[in-house]
Amino acid sequence: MPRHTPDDPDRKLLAESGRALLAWYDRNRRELPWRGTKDAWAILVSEVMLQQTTVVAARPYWERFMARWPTPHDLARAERDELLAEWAGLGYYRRAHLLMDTALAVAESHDGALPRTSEKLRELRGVGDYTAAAVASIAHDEPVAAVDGNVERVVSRWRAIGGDPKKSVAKKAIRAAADAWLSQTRPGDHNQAVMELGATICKPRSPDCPRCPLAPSCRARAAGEPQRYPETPPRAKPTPVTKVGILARRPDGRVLLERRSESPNAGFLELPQRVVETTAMPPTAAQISDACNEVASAAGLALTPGVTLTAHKHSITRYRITVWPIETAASTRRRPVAPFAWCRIDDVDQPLTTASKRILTKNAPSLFAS
DNA sequence: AATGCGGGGTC
DNA sequence: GACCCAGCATT
Repeated sequence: MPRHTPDDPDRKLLAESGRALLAWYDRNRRELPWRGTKDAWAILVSEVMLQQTTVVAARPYWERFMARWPTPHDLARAERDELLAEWAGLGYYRRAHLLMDTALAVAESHDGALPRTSEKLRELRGVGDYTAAAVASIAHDEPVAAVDGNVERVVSRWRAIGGDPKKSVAKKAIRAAADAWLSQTRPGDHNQAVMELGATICKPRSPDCPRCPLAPSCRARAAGEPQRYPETPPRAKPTPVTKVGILARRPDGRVLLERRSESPNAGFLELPQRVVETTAMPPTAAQISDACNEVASAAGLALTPGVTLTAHKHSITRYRITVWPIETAASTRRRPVAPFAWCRIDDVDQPLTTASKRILTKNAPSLFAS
């Protein structure tokens, strides 16, 4: 028993809104390098990069990446460290590892090509529902809705869908609405259009409704408060974390770095640092001394803490991290034990975390002289 | 300076 | 479903 007939008002509304959306997209879409291709690998790489950064930041990384590794096979043949070094500065480095895993899996798979369906793409490491749908719809016109944060916002407003989109009830309702709405003729463009609308017009705090192609049929707008959707529960306050960072330099311009073997920042070089349980800002001399001794013993060096430098703050998801860099004198005769090493930081092949790079740039600019 | 956001993995 | 990942744009 078909519930929809050709002149069902619902169906008509969806079709009209879809046309308005695509017409808007055709006039207003940003020209981006990965929008000129139907190559699934190029699109996958762009999607993975865009998961964690803005278009502006990701763009040069994507250009370099594609020039260097134009197919999954090219990446599969590369050293993991080369990828990490190329990814340095983009953040959320775990995704680089997952992309490497995917390249290796694809290179070893039957035909050595990326799967063509969203269902199969979904099985790759680092590829979830959103990314699988985005790649399949954009590269192969598979009619599957790609629902990211932008789409959640646009759809929940347009249809006035209440509830927390992170929870399954609202999530399902939003997905159902997005699926029903999806253009069957241009699914890839439709998906990109909704995301583009969310990024440029239907923004989280200040939606620009007068310029929105969906305004005539938008229920949240009709209700007068588009910002009320989607419903977002208050977040927990970030946990403060205090660290002591050991800044030890040699006269030859090398600096003591520690290579992380575990998450977070697995495979990356960092200033040796240790968490301190403290309320003192800066930490007390005893706490600094403890952290220093810990690093000294792990590295097999003698370290003597000196001046406490200006704190560096950065935050991630639910931690607010304060690092106190300590100018430290080191015994330079002995070779440090792995994973510690005296490193040149103007050596571009070394993957250095953004936080450590900033601390070093601020406190030891001469190390970047080259 | 404080706030808000983001997709995927894992258990 | 809760928590982790190890930043950045917006306000």
